[in-house]
Amino acid sequence: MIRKTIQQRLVLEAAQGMCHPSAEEIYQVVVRKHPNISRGTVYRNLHNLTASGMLGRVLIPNGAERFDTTTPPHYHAICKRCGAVQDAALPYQEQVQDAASTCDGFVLEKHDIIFWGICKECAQRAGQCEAHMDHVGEGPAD
Amino acid sequence: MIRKTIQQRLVLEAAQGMCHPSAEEIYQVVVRKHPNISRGTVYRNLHNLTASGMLGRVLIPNGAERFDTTTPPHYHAICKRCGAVQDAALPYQEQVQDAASTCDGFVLEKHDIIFWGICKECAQRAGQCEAHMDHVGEGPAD
DNA sequence: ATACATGCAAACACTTTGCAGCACA
DNA sequence: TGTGCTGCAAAGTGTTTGCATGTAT
Repeated sequence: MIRKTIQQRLVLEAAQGMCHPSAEEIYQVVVRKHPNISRGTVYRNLHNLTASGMLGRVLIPNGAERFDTTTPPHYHAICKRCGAVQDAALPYQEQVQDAASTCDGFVLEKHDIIFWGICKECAQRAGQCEAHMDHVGEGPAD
Repeated sequence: MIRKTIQQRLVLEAAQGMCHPSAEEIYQVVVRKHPNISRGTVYRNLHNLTASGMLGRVLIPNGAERFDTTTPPHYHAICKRCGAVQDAALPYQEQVQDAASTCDGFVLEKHDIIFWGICKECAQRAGQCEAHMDHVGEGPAD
């Protein structure tokens, strides 16, 4: 049975108080209130909390996993330059799942859509000085 | 300028001769023909080949990057149990991109859809003995 | 000739795990 | 009281990088 601990509560509160945080970002917040906590404990609690449905998660291709409050299924946009994650405006597309429910023996249960683009901040920075842009979080080839 | 080398040719041929291989799988094939090649060289060549458009890639959330022959945009299905990757039957959805072309300042350039499910082999294995299934490639929580 | 590629090993980022002791139910 | 959780450190996986040397152009 899943047992309540101070560490678990702090991890949950931290995750819910942030916007798509990574495990490391959650650790940084929690460690301020509970300096002895270890990264291992943060990872274990994040695993337990997502497995029991108390937290959602966003799987980032080629990047650290991020967490999310539990919400109806929705999509995410990722900035190719800085890695920022944001909820996408597009509502959940039932027909996408229906249209591909099976596929050559594969039984498909759910889907994610990931939009790749440039976030507002990076677009502004690019506008100021096109020459100095460097690709921090390297997205897929265009 | 990108320079032709034996290693590059072997990496490209290996990648094209396999189905969504990972860098490690490509290395294992190439090293048989060219025993001194290093993983670093395989990674560098895969990077160059995708950057120059000679190879495609599939970004796997929570898993190793995989490679693909260059093809028109399409989607992928991933087995939650064994990590197998397969092209999805659903054709590219122009309207998904159109519907979400911008989103709160984000400029969206492309999208991926990832379907999660159980592949044919794992489904059969599960049918034979439900009790012994273990989750090899842990997909997202259901 | 020289810029780019290689092989090697070390470093890197992210995550999991073995273990001994601790604490919640 | 006993199972589950913690802190710690080590290990694991996938990938990148610094450097001296080698090679395609």
